[in-house]
Amino acid sequence: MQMQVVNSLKEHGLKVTPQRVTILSAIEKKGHANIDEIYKEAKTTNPTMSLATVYKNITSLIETKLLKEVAINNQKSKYELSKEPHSHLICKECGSLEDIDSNNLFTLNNDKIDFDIEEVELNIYGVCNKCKNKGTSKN
Amino acid sequence: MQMQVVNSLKEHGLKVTPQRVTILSAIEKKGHANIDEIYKEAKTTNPTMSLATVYKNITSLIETKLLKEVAINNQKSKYELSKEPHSHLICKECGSLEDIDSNNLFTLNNDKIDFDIEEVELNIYGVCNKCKNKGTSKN
DNA sequence: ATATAATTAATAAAAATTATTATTTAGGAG
DNA sequence: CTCCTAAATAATAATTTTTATTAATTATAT
Repeated sequence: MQMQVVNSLKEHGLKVTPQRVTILSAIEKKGHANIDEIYKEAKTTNPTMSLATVYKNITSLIETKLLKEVAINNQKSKYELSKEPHSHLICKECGSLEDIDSNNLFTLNNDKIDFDIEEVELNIYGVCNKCKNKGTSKN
Repeated sequence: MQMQVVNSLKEHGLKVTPQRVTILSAIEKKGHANIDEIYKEAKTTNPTMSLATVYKNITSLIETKLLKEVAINNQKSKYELSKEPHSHLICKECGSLEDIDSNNLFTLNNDKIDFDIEEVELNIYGVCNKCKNKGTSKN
């Protein structure tokens, strides 16, 4: 069993169930995934897994900050394991989402904002290099 | 009739129907709104408006770039009129969304990214000052 | 090992979105 | 201005997505 994942659940005060381990492992494996992708992936490990269980657990895993939602224009939300702050490259063609280090990417000047900042999210939409190179002579 | 909105529809090659004018005016009035808010607001002007019409039009208004979707964690997407690039302050307490000028807010160094950037979206999540001051002695 | 509260699978219910269709309408042609 | 046609609309059905319910199971503390 994924010791990482098991410990993470314990640390966050959640019971360690096979379903949760499976869900987290599925997300870890895929990097980012929406509900359907998580459900599909999880079923390969645990075929009796219920979709409702995925929904309920995503909710509690987010509440306990173990997971983070990434809401995306024109797509269903994806979910990722909580990790160091980072930004996202989102391809409008294939829908893929890629992490990108926020360091050296942007700097924020939040001095003058009258707002308690908890999280800063930078999402870059465009065309990934895979899609960009589709239809090229080299393909 | 909202001349602004009418012209905007024409410029984007869309037929000028009362429903579209109503929808755009509703969004303009509210600044940002999700489907239900748009539907509700639009019905005050046009009580026979169908929810399906709102959905269809939001889709075509986005396709023609007249509207922009703002996908938000833990909420339904909101929609805004296309305007100068800007960022968003999103309150986790009350769900409110506020525009904030991107100038002087952040600078992007996108030199090294192998990705065709079409849009950069900066969303700041936290607690708005209205919610922050709730329960204070001054209230 | 046992008790208990939490979790799960299965399913129903509710909510959100999209598709269908008959009717109406916007906008161009004459 | 009237007519024509493709597009848009209202109403509704169908589908999809999400949440709630419940009886059975299970993780964990004792």
